[in-house]
Amino acid sequence: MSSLQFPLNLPKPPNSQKTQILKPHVEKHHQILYNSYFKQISTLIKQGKLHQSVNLLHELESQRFTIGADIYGDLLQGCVYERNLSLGMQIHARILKKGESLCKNVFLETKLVVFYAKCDELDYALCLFNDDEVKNVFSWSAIIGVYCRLRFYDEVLLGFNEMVDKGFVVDNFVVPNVLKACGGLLWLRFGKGVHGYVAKMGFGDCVFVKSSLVDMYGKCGALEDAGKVFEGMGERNVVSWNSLMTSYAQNGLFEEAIRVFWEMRCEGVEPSVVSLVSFLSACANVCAVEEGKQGHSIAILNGLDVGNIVGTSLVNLYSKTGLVKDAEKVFSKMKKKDIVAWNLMVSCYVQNKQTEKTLDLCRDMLFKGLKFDSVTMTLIATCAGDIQNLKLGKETHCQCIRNNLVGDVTVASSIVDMYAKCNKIHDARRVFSSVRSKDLVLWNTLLAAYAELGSSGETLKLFYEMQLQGVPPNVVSWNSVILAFLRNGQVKEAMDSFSEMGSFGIEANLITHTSLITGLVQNRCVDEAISVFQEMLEKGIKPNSVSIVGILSACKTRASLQLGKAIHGYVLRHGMHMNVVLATSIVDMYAKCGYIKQARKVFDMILVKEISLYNTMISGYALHGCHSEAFDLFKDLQSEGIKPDSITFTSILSLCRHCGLITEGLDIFINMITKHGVTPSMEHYGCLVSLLSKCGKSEAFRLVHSMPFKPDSHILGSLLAYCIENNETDLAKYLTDKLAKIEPNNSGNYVALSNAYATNEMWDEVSELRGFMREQGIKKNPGCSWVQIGHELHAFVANDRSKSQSYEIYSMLALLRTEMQANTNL
DNA sequence: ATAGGGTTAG
Repeated sequence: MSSLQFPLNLPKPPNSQKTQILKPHVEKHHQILYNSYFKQISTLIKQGKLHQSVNLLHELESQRFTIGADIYGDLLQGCVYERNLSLGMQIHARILKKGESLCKNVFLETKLVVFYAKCDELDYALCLFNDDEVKNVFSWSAIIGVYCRLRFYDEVLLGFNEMVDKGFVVDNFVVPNVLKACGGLLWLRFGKGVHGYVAKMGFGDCVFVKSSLVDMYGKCGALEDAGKVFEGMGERNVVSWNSLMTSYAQNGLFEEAIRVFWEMRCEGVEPSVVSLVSFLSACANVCAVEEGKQGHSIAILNGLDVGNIVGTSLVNLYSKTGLVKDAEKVFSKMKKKDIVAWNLMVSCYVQNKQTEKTLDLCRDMLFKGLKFDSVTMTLIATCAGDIQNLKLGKETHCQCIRNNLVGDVTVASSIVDMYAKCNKIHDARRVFSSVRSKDLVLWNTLLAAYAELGSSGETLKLFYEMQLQGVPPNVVSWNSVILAFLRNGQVKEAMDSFSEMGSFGIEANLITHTSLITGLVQNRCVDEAISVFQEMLEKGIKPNSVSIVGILSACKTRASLQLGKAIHGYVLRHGMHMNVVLATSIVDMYAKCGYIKQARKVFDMILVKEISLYNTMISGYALHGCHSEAFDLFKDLQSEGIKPDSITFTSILSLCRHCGLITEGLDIFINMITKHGVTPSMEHYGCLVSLLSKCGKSEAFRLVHSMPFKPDSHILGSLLAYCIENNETDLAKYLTDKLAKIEPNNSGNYVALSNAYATNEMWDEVSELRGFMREQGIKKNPGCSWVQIGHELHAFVANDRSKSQSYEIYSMLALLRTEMQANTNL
């Protein structure tokens, strides 16, 4: 509900000549008394004692004095100092009551314009100002000031033009407002014009004007000009430094901003709240923890750390750098917390995926009587998406509808994203369509949602649609297109888009390269992934842990120890933060590339180990058939108090399979269910089936019948191996047909059959099958099947070292290697 | 004259 707008009906003064007289006509013996009252009122107002001066006014009035414009003027000035609107309006009313002589007084009218303008009462101010005779330097300045505060920047510039046209001098108090308007509108040319005016009028030495110029150039992105003005300043104050710092920060040059703060300290300029806030924000944006912490200390030294805004900035800093505990500490110490502070703390929990605390804090907000604003709603929607809590998401959506917040594109984006993350793409689309003014991020949100699903057609359609709607795609949009292709197996199209984006003036960034690398590896295009990685390094883009993990997975697919070592070296040389994911993939790389000892070395160096790291190391041992080491590790992790999970058992069981440890395998399987409460998965059954088959136990079939899953190709493959081993030819044929029916296009079938042959040393059949695969053009995933056959052969050799001496195996491995290379260099 | 929070891509 919007409130009714009443028209402004200020009483019209009588139509007569304007006056300039300040003092009323008073008889001589009263003159002295009046003057002494005037003096007292004047002094009191300058001391900020407005109410006492009003009392004097009452005294004067009770003595039937006529009050002149001089006293009313001073009182109004007092109201300006205090921004006391109601008192000023009462004085205005009194002036109107006094009739013609005062209400047509230009001095008072000007004062009233200034008064209303300073109180941000634009309409009242304009009522008086619209009279041409009231327009002077003072009233113009006040009007431009209020336009500026209310962000009517067009009006500010129009006013500036009119002032100059009419020959009024725009002084160094008004120029900063004009420059702020130029900055707000990003009108660089106009701003340069004002710069010229400044030079002509000789305001060049005014710190206010020059600081405003720095700010204006910074807001318009003209950093060189900003720097030049700053360099040319004879006198600088904190604001000048702050303006330069924010210029850099607002244009994304956070390191530069940090440097400016440092120079400012070197010059001995004491930072203000604004300096600290800007500096801390820059630190937060580049995760400069050390610098930020120093900023915190400086804030404490200057006693600025408990203020709402500095506190908020500190919470932001610790939130962005993942130091949740520090953020909490600052937050709890803050005396006054506004909605921004609360939202930031919530945001901290959202960013660091602490769901419980997120929702608790939101409840706390309501308990403290705060109302959620659009930012809070955005955060809750994001949280709901993260944990795929559709119920919470829907409630948030409803709450936004009730509070009329869905028109906010940022809120809308988060809701679209929430529905997408909850696998409700149609709801996401519906919300998207309902937003009238879609911005780039909103488009990108839906693009990303379709890309995630691999719906490349829908993504492309949207990609063209946004351009038709006049929203040019940016890197993020292109990245989604590339991702959509990769998720859909359209490697060529992805690569084409990658090379095409440059001609649209869009530069591929870290994310582009990373998603390409990861996607190419997933599509088995390992060599392409490696060259994209090299291209990225040549372009000077610093890989992060995600891209390193991607390229490491290329190394292990290609079993390229050499490249893997190089990447490990890169990580160490560049002092990259060893997070668990990165460490795990290095361990995995060494294990998969056959360097199990090095894998263990890296493993031992990680101080805080998680279950995933143990799993990786155990599966590495499994791959190499090192059962005693694997079992030891399995014991170690339990004595560390870490609970083995489903994947741990998959690794251990696959180890048993490799090593043919039937008793141990069965024991572990039973323990897993009874002692550890892990529900057996298809993989677990698969390992056991394979183990039993391998050892020639027909119980494998019984196990397959009793398991609560339909057997997949791997399990059928294991049974097939058993059949081939035990000359159960009919059953083998049956299984092969079944395999072909389940997944006719899956090269894994052939791999399984090939494995079966390999297990039985049926090398002729292996090569025959290889020929068949080549004929059938199973080239969609070049290299994949060969790599797997190769691995299985490796395992075969590893199981029985005497066979590794056989010339037959050796030559086959060599052949496979050349074929692998031939296939993947396509 | 200068300053703090939310949404999208791996």
